[in-house]
Amino acid sequence: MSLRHALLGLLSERPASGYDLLKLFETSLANAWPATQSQIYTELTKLAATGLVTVSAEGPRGRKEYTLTPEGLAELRHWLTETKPQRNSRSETLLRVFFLGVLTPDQARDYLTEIAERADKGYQGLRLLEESVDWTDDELSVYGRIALEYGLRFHTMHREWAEWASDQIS
Amino acid sequence: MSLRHALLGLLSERPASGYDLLKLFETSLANAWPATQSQIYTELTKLAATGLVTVSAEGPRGRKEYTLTPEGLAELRHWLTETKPQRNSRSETLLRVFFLGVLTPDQARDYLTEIAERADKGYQGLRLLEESVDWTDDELSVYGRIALEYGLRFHTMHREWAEWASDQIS
DNA sequence: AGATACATGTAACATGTTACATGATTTA
DNA sequence: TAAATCATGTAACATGTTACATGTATCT
Repeated sequence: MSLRHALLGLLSERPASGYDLLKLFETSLANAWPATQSQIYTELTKLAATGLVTVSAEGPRGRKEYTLTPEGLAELRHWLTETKPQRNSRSETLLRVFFLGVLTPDQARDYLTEIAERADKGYQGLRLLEESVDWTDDELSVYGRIALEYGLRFHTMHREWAEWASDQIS
Repeated sequence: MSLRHALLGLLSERPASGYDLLKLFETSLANAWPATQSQIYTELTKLAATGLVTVSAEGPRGRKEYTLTPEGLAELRHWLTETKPQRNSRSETLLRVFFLGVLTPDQARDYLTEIAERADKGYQGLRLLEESVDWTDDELSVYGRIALEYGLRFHTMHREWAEWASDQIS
């Protein structure tokens, strides 16, 4: 139930509407746990029904602002400390590598070269994001910065690996 | 539809039963695209119904051996060359990092230390796998070796990042 | 003879994606 | 006033997980 906890986590920072949370998913969480508009609104309704969040205000255009309850915060802490990430991460990019033998060496190299290029673009994108953020010294910045560093290292590793792999194909 | 193509890919190497494929998922594809027994049998039935594979032999205990058809191979090649991996990979491990601010610094450090330890175990596991495989010079070994190298680099990056991150928490 | 491995299939449920449906407010 | 953005909700479908259900062959 990661989506549920992603929402609780975002709401632990400040109250927000479904629409606000959707934007937060698109920006900060997109690379860790993408979610659709449909999923977010549905899950918020369930969270409110179970008392982990409450509708703390209503605004124009039917806007509903959700606030984390003490029970919601407890659940978030419980998830972080008492449970372990279990899902193996899936990578369609890596899956394809297993089967490159059915292509010609040129086609396989093209595939790997494109991975390297996409990794480089991803890296540059995160660099721009890094520059645009005001990295103050608060808690949020510390962990946001750590997550960003993960992305930078991930893309670097990807690029270097794809370049190396491309060279392996003779 | 990655599961479908993962099955076609494995069958491009040699004919296999659902049970054989299940074992192949557990060993070679586990880290790229995990699949359950239930999923595999269901998808094989669908693949046979659409003619991308055929039941080429039946053995003891109701064993059905599936073989890739020319149409299946064409579909596999089409997937590899004409479509792009789209799904963003999800990482519950990374997702949690965003919310470590709700824990005490000690708890956050523990979380990151455990990631480093798990990454190291994963690395060691792949090293053992590497040693146990007979790396001949055929195509399959080349791409299997490239996928394995991905895993080794991935775990190394994970460990180094988690160690670095742990040090960031003062 | 009993345990383990081989072997398949389905049902119920959880999660995730795409498309549809509607409307209010702000900005150019 | 037209376009863009804000704002929510649901239905249909695809994918993935867990549990149940059954039986055969091999190995110790």
